[in-house]
Amino acid sequence: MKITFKGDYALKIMLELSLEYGGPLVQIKEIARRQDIPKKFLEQIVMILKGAKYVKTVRGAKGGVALAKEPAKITLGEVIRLMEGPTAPIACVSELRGKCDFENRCAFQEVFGEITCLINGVVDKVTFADMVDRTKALGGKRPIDYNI
Amino acid sequence: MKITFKGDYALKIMLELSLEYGGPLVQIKEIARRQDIPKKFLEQIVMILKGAKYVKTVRGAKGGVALAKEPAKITLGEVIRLMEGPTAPIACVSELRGKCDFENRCAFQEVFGEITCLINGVVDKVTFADMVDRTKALGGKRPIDYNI
DNA sequence: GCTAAGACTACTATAAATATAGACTATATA
DNA sequence: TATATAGTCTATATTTATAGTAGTCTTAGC
Repeated sequence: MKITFKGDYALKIMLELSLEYGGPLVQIKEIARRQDIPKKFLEQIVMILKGAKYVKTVRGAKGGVALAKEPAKITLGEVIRLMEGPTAPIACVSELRGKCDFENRCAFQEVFGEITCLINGVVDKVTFADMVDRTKALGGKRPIDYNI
Repeated sequence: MKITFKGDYALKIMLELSLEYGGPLVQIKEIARRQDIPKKFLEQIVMILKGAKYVKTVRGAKGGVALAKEPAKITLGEVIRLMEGPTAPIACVSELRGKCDFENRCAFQEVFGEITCLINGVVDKVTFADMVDRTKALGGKRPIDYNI
């Protein structure tokens, strides 16, 4: 039930870029420095985010990375699934999205199906715009401060 | 956010034993056969469950395994945490049990804290007695039928 | 043409998950 | 009391996923 560094880093990148949305490009090495992420590893994660159209990049001198769409149009769930796979604790209830009925399923599927729906209810609702608001509401302290 | 085979197998063992609670001992090899679990791996998991006082064992001929307490007194959460560690997706909100306030925490801690509380709300409430009821309600079909 | 920055591919190290092996100990019962 | 049975314990092996590195290539600005 854990988020790995890959997902962890991706979420941090996305929040950093959301906080800077509308501003100039941000360089990968700058994010790496701020969030203490190995630069080369970070590059790979940015590639994945780019492949999924969440960020756009500009090469060459003065290049960098920026969000490819509004923070309000990107949910945590999208990024988590991109990096970590399905949110369900067990594979057989992974397809549950929105409609949460568990007819003809075993007891474990019922329980883990319910958990999956609860998890999705949060991650599919919270956008990076929400994350920006929450971060700003903290008034500068602990902007991105968690560990997996 | 996945349950591993270790937790998966442990849950299956516990439900098997809950279904047989009050009856005779069940042999490890019998559970292994029924649930298609490598016998030697299963033994190790039974040892962990025994160490945590969830099952008791009898050695020698006619030996076997049984629950050490009522199914109603064992929750899914206890077994999951024993085998998989904390239910929280990120470590820094793992201590959240019951009291779910997120003051002075970063945006990610708020969201993952909320998810942790939702997960715990389910796994700490559902007991193996509930699982037995649900399983019996299925009327024999798909008694334990899920995959991770 | 030089430098800065991302793009791409490959590789490696480590850790965790998933077993497997074999000798040992306790128990029932013939 | 010999034997077969079934859990105990410790060690080892295998596989897979995670996390990180290296190096070369391409693009853009000056």
